Amino acid sequence: MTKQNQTRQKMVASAMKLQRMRGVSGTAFSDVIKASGAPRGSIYYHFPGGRSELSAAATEYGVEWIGNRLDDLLAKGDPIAAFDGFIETWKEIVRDEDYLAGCAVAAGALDPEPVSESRAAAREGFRTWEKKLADALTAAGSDPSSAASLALTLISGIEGALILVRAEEDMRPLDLVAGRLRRLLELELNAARS
Amino acid sequence: MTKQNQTRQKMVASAMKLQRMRGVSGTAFSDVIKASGAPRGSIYYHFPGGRSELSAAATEYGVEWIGNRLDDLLAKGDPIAAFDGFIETWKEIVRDEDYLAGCAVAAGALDPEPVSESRAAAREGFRTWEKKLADALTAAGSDPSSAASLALTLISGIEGALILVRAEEDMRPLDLVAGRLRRLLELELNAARS
DNA sequence: GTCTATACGAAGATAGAC
DNA sequence: GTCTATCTTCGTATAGAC
Repeated sequence: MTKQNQTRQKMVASAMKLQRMRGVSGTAFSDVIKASGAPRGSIYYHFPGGRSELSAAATEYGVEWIGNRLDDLLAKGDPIAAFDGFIETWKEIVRDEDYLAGCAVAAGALDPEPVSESRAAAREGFRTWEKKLADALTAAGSDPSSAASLALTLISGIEGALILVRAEEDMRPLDLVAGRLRRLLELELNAARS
Repeated sequence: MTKQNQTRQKMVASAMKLQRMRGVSGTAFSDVIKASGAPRGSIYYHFPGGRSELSAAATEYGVEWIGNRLDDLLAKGDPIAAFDGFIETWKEIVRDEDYLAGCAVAAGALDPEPVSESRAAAREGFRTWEKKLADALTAAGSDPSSAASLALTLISGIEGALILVRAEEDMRPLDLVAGRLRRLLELELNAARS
């Protein structure tokens, strides 16, 4: 990796993490510089498009980060175990930031700008995640159209629970919602088998 | 209502609506002034605590606003019909802002400030909503502990779907998720009856 | 690739007049 | 209750040196 890409990548990774906590409009260049240790003077060298380019890249990186975990978890062919692992991943993220972190991609979707590259990246990201999940469910025997709506429901349920967790500053909402969603998943896969 | 309260209330209502679109950190005093038509010079008269006092009041008002609709819908004693009406309420909110609005209370929960009155208001609000729903489910015959987790799942699912709707700038995610959640609700109430 | 200096605007907040 | 003026801080962005 070239030095350009190293520095740029450090900034993107830090911006993604900050975005989980502070959202797009709450994450300033100065915060990213501080967190990443990247040099102040190189911001507009790496991100000629300015702040919006950085937040879009951060959102894309968040998509990729979760997408990779999803791939790893789903590769083993057991959707239920993958779901459990996915929930555990989210719990680690949240715990690491004392319940004040959510999803960087959701943050991208909530970018206040009326036209936003971050929101576009979030849209693509959610579609990608949805497809990964739906494909895995279909492979496990689920009806394709049912798999699509279930994938969407799982993602929505988790994203919503992350907001409640933040409000409560406690893991309980995610635990309870995850339990419900897991049973929904079991139901779907049992129905598929019969 | 005194003039003080009239002006203050106009500001709070406008701030709540802006918060749905732009979040807490994206909603400035100047935006609220413009949207509400309230006089510039009276901000710190009505909100001595400044911006954080306004956003907390806006979040509380969002809690109340949705809470009132929930009360109306649940008063008829049919949780399924209430659910349908609740979804319709959200669709109206979203449609009115061309898919770029979400939940003002979720926005309060996502306030970037490490210690936040808005987040505290969101926490209380979610608990209040959860209790209203859970009580209605219990009244319809559901087991109390099951009702609690279902209420949480419904709220989370809707909150998450609102984020996906914003990302897609399309109602599809909410429609599909609502369909799934509705069936979950039917299942619960049928089980309660048997 | 990175630095400093600088310009600019936006936003929060306070003081004192009316 | 509301106004204007003012202060300050912060964040984005550009220019030009190294």
